[in-house]
Amino acid sequence: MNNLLISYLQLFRFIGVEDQQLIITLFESRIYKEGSCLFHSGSVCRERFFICKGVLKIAVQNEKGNEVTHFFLKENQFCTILNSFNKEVPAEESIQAACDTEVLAISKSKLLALYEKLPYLKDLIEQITQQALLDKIQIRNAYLGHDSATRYRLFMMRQPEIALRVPLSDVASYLGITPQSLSRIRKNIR
Amino acid sequence: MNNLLISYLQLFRFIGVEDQQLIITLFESRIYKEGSCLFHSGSVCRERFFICKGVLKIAVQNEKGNEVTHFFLKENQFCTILNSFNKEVPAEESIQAACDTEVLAISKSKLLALYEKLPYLKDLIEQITQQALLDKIQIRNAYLGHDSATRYRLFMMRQPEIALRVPLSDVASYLGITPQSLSRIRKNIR
DNA sequence: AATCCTTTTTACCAATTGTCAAATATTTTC
DNA sequence: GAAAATATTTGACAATTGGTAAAAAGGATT
Repeated sequence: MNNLLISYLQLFRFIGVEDQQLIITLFESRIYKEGSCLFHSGSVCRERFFICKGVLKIAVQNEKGNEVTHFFLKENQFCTILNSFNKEVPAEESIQAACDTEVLAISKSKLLALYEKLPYLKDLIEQITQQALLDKIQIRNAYLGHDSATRYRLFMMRQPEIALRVPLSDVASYLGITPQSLSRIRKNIR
Repeated sequence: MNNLLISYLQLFRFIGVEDQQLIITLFESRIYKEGSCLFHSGSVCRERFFICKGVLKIAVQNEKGNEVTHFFLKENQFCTILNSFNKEVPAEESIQAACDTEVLAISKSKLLALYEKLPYLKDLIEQITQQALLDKIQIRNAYLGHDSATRYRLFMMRQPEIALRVPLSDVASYLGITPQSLSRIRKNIR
């Protein structure tokens, strides 16, 4: 399972066997059941996750107590609450498993130690992070100015692997509609 | 006017007088009228702008020919189509003046030359850029799961300097509603 | 297999928003 | 400053969506 992270990093840059071993020892393998929490909002997020299998969602509770899904992340993506992780301020968002999920977790302190030993990793992960932020913005922008049915179609087209694996209620909240409305939309598309 | 950029950078880091001069000579001062285009979608965006006065909007034309505003940027913010600028791929978005605006512009080649001479600027601007991306995501997330009237109130609370300076139609498109609806919402709030 | 629990679907009605059209304000141009 | 062009407001109606409640369908547990 650790190989997945190494393979992913190798897509960008050669990594020697010794460096691979070092990386592998610092990440901790974990399994989360659908619906369980990797991180609760309110405290500082001091971990970073690499998703080996499954889907994570970043979400908040709004004032009515409803959950709003900000984003989904899947295999071969890193996940953290970046603003909290960087500045060590309390996070407003939580991280939950949107389906059964396997991750590799690393603490901030271990990651910084890793950056000390392998400086190229810092640049690499920062580059990956910046691209992930750009992708996030681009994906969200794609929904702007479209009605709910179109947003759902765009989601199905662009992220079918996610759409088919997570509960309808999560998809609805991600697209900014009620589960009932999404159910109707799916019915009409059939 | 160049002082605004220097003053802004000095907020993060001391910059010597010689370095200041170098920076100033590489940026070009420009003025844009409300509605005019700093950059058209379709080509590669090879410039970066620093806003000294006014508001820029990043927008696309959708299939119906309507303009959708993705984002507003104001004084003391950098603006470019980052994905296009970085990877040199055609941009899907345009950059327009949402009100009369003064910017400092620098080409990618000049910016890279500047990074060569002042390596600390590269780190600084990348740090500023990452934070800007995080802010963009955070601002957009704040609107998720709220109805149009609430989105407008949030916009007025969080970005009044922008709300009061740009056309209502731009605000409407930014908030994902029609100008007519926004006009009614404003009427009801009074 | 039967029960319980959760998720999804369906139905109904109310509220919101979009569309079209016209009136009013505001800005630009000559 | 008057006319023209553009932006905003308003109204009427249609379409979409939300809220509530109930039924149906799936999954999990015993």
